[in-house]
Amino acid sequence: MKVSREQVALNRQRIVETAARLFREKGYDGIGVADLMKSAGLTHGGFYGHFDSKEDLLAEATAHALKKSVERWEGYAAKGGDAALTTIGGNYLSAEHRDHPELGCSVTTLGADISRLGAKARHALTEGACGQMAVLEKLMPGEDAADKRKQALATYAAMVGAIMLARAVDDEALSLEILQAVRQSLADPLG
Amino acid sequence: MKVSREQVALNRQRIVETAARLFREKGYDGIGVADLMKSAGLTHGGFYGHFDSKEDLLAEATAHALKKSVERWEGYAAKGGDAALTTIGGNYLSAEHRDHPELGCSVTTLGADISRLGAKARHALTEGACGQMAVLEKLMPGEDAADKRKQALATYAAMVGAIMLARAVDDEALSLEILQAVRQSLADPLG
DNA sequence: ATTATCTATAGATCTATAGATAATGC
DNA sequence: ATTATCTATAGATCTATAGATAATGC
Repeated sequence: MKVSREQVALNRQRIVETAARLFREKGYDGIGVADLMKSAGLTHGGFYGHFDSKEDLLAEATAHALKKSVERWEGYAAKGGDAALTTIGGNYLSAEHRDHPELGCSVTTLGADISRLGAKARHALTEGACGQMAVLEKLMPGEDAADKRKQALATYAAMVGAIMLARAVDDEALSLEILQAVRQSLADPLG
Repeated sequence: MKVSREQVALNRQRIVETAARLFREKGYDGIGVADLMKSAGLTHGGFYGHFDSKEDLLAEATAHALKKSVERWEGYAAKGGDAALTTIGGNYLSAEHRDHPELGCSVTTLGADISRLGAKARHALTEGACGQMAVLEKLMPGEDAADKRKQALATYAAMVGAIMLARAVDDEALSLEILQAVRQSLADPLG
């Protein structure tokens, strides 16, 4: 049952990607190691050859998902200025993002779980959030660096909160209204 | 082992209050019915005389916690205008609130869990969030009602996101910076 | 007599580990 | 020979229920 080194690396990567999807979809406690491994096409017992614990996998999966997200944001940021900010905000604050937590920002889906978990997962989230905030910071209008920084943090918080709220409320109209309100505050920071 | 009707009502209330605290502290999956009942001074089996399921208790606990929060906000709102907004924002966006999730806003602690759960819990959260947003709406500066509404939703999203982020990141300076950035954007909406 | 709570347990999970198996890679 | 994955299981949970117990309230 041994497989090639290449296959081992592929299997490990597949576990991380499967976990990144399933943890975001179901929450950290919503998916077990056995089901997760099954989704990755492997058996339960094989897991502990790759990772020390379920929590370690969460940290890697979170790092992986957020790294991809930051790369995407950096791609949009290449446009520069208002267009980039509108693109990032439009994608993030969309019904599409709201309806696909399994592919979306890990901070919104796993932030509360991770704040109760260990150092590794919290560090992965912190690195990812810092990456996203750094992209926003460069795109903020204005001259003063401290102002841009503050605006970036406040904007990021609003984006994260909006997606979480939009997913939690049971009123579709309100959900869309929240997304739109933050999208608009982003395009038009002067209220 | 039967108790008086009065005591039954007290026991039920005690379960709800204990649950409101423990669910916020540990997350929905982080505390079991048996431990929860133990915390409330009762035994496991007695639970199902009071509630149909753990999820029903979550809905009641969330409704209870958010109702209290809305009442507190309405108290601050009696001051009116900027002072009220500053008080609400100052309390919400504090290290104290960040460090005491068990007493804090249920949306930040349970929003992600509840978005994956049933109709009752989502409705309780929605009612609570609407109550908080309604308070903010009245306090927003400006004349245009639609603008005030949008500002209230965007502000609320930023507050919720800020607390979740402030709890999740592993960097105390960054955590405080996020809280301060949103507090400032609240006091000074023109950036 | 009714019933709120108790003890005890069913049945289904969960994470993690032990030891067997079989294919890679020296 | 080494080792990645497999099957099987330990031991600890979890939600929910069944039936016993004992105090209330008719």
